[in-house]
Amino acid sequence: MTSKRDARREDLKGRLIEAAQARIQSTGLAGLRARDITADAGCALGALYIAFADLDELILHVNSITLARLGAALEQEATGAAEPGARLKALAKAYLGFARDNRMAWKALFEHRMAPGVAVPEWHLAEHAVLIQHLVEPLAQLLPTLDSHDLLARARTLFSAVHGIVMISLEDRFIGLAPTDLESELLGFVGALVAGLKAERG
Amino acid sequence: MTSKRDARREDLKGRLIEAAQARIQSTGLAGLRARDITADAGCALGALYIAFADLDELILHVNSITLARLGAALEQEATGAAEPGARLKALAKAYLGFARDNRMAWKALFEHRMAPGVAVPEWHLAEHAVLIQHLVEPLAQLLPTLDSHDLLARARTLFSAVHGIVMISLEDRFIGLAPTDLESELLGFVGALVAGLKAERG
DNA sequence: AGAAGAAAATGAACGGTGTTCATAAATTTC
DNA sequence: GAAATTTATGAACACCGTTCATTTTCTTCT
Repeated sequence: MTSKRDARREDLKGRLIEAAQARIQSTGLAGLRARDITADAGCALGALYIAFADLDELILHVNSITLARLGAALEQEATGAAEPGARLKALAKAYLGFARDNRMAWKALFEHRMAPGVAVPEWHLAEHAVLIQHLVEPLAQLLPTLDSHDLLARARTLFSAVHGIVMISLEDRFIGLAPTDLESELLGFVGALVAGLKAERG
Repeated sequence: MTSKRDARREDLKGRLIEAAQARIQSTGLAGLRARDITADAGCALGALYIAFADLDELILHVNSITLARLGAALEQEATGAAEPGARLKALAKAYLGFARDNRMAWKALFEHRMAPGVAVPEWHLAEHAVLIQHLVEPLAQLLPTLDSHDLLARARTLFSAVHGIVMISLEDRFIGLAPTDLESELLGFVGALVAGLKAERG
């Protein structure tokens, strides 16, 4: 059997992912260095390229784990309140909380770019799409006349809007504007949008 | 006088900015190379570092020009319709149009990061802030009871939301979800939010 | 106008990056 | 246990932004 070799390989992969995760958390995606990762994981520089095709593939695995954690955080909120507006607010609040508590890992999800001409793998796109799925059910309750195509479109739009609010608030770019309370601003936004959707629906 | 030297220096600066702008437009910010820029501008590699402190400063100047063009595009829409909801829709549409027509330059505005520990210069932050100012006036008409602090907060939130919708739609990350019509989706979003703000106001 | 000084232009060189590759070690197979 | 296959190693490679000694160009002063 080849179990010992497999075990060693999987073990190294895990150590590399963990080291990359820690480096991203402390210095951000832009500060990630192959030599730092391999030093932390306790292997030679070249070993990284036996375990993974390149740094991008390793980052994809880190992001995959981050998405799973984020998905779990949202899942917890999705099953709470029954009223769709309250559920959407809870999801937005959870998204903001995760971004705050895992800033660097969360930023890496959206900062990372593949090499030019290389597409993001299908399995990783699917992991991103799950985030949007969480919004479909409450939206369906709110807008019962919509078909699944339109629901998905609204869910993506709502996710993008919430994401944009969280992202720009957590950047340094628009500082000096208004040091407002992000959470109440975000929840007020979701509340107004839900009110608008209700009003238009009727 | 020293005018000839000044003229040459300003001329070189202009050529470098133009070359960087063209390279960003064709290959994106990530594909920007000091050697390509100086070759296009017709000067030696080291000349770039006499005209500018580093690549970041050059990119800031390119982004400054992009922000001016974007600001002009928004200005044109801001003076159109009198009804605040229609004006906000027109601004969102203009923002989407600019992002579509100037994808790489627009993306560079938000992808660019300074070196770790280096802050974005104040004058450039101010240029970004102007974008949000365009939303304040229509929002003030819509929500006459709010003070300027709250208005600025709402304007930033609305800008971030619209920005997020445009950004995620123009990325490759969430493809395969729903090939929806972005413009109608965006305008529907603004319409619903405006309706919600009106409903809550009364 | 011409010499002296200052500023700018040059491109080779430097330090750092991701990735590769010949070589050595370890593991599996027979 | 020997042969074959996979994995580990770290020096070397190509490329990057940036610097620097040197040369060229411009300005200033007599």
